[in-house]
Amino acid sequence: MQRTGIETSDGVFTASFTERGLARLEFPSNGQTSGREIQRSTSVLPKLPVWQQLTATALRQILSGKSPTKLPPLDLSAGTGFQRRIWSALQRIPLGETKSYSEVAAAAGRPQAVRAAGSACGANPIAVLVPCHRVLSEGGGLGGFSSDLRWKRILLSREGVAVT
DNA sequence: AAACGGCAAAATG
DNA sequence: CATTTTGCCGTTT
Repeated sequence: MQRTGIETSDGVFTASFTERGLARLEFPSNGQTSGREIQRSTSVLPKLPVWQQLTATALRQILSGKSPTKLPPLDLSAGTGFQRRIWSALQRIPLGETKSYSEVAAAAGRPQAVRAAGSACGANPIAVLVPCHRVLSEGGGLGGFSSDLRWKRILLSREGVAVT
């Protein structure tokens, strides 16, 4: 697992890669805009440079309200069966649109598991690229967020989504 | 086995 | 209406 920092206009995101692809993408932790790259372990991930670049580009595109043209391979093998169902359902939500937790649950084939769907979203390891922020509460009101709710707002507003 | 969520619909006042 | 209760379900302890 290799971790690297990814600089954006909103701070430095932290990405973790496995041999399968991008496994984790975290929001800038301390509002620390000082961007020093973190290098760890000298293991060989030949595609790392490519993936890193793809991630960076995709990330910046979304942050600027554009649909990403290309995504790096995502490694979601860490999640449970259910979680992965949810996460893949999330990826099918186009930029600028939103779904309710119930809809996501249904899309994942567990119409009943509304609440569990919420937890699964919170467990999503790849922020932004896996749009957990496009899931709102039933009424269209902003729901919760395990990371800063602020990010949820920011991302949505960048995508031109209004919340009540 | 029990508690805990990024929820939602029904019941209550 | 604004609140509280009551189901539901996959994780986590």
